[in-house]
Amino acid sequence: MAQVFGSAIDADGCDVACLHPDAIRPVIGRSLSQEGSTTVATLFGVLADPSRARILHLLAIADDLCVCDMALVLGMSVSALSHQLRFLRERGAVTRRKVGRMAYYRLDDDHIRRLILDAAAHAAEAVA
Amino acid sequence: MAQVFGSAIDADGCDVACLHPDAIRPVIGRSLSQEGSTTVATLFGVLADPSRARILHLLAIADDLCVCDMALVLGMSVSALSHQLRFLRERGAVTRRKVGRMAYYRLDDDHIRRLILDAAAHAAEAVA
DNA sequence: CGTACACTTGAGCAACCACTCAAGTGTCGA
DNA sequence: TCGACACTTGAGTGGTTGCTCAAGTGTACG
Repeated sequence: MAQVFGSAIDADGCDVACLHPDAIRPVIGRSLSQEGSTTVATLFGVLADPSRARILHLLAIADDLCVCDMALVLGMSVSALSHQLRFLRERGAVTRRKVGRMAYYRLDDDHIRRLILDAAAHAAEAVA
Repeated sequence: MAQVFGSAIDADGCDVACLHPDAIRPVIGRSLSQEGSTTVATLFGVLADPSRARILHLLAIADDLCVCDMALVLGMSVSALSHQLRFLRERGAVTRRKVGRMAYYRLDDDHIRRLILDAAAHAAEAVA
């Protein structure tokens, strides 16, 4: 198993000069590793852009749309949309189904579906 | 209430030429607005950086730490940490308590606490 | 065939981001 | 009061990102 938790400091003790040894002893070795934090940041990075948030939300409430219709509903250019869909596809958030010259995209990650729907509901409440 | 849901297209119908009127009719007016998407993106943007993910995760498992100890545990420079903590404080993710010349930071957003702990557990599982 | 169409892709660009470095602020102890 | 210390901040910088524009790919249809 890869090292997801654990810091540069050895878990056995804190021999480096620090201000509050008692405060940090319990968390030494339990903090997110560089690797784990990159995984986490990549996941949230998918949702950390207004255009992508709108795309993913749209796919969460309509489960199969072609690029052209998405561009129409979202009011963005087909090119910009295609770039973002490529980004999302590379990260496994959406899948593509090609039919003739059309491409249908589908949200293919339940974790992301839950996150975006939850956040959208939260946002709708916040501004109420 | 501000407009969080709703697109540029009128909810009453789709009089613009589109490929699959039946596919998009159900979602017209239900898609995330520009405003809502910015709110959502800002929330996830807080977590969409490896350093911030590590900071927030650390504060999630140890609820009160000074900058110096955080820098030590995370292995990052005090300056870089301070910049990120400012960023997090401006967005309401963390709060600061000053005692003498020290500053203690605390994670102050249950939504974010849940997201980071959940994602970290998820990441730890994924690489197992 | 050849044109139209749905989509993709590469180049280029302005904006943003996370860091380092150096300087600054306020507090504590001698 | 002086220096050390904990932290903050501003400037500057290399890297990333999200877009536009133009060109390219592959399919459909006459």
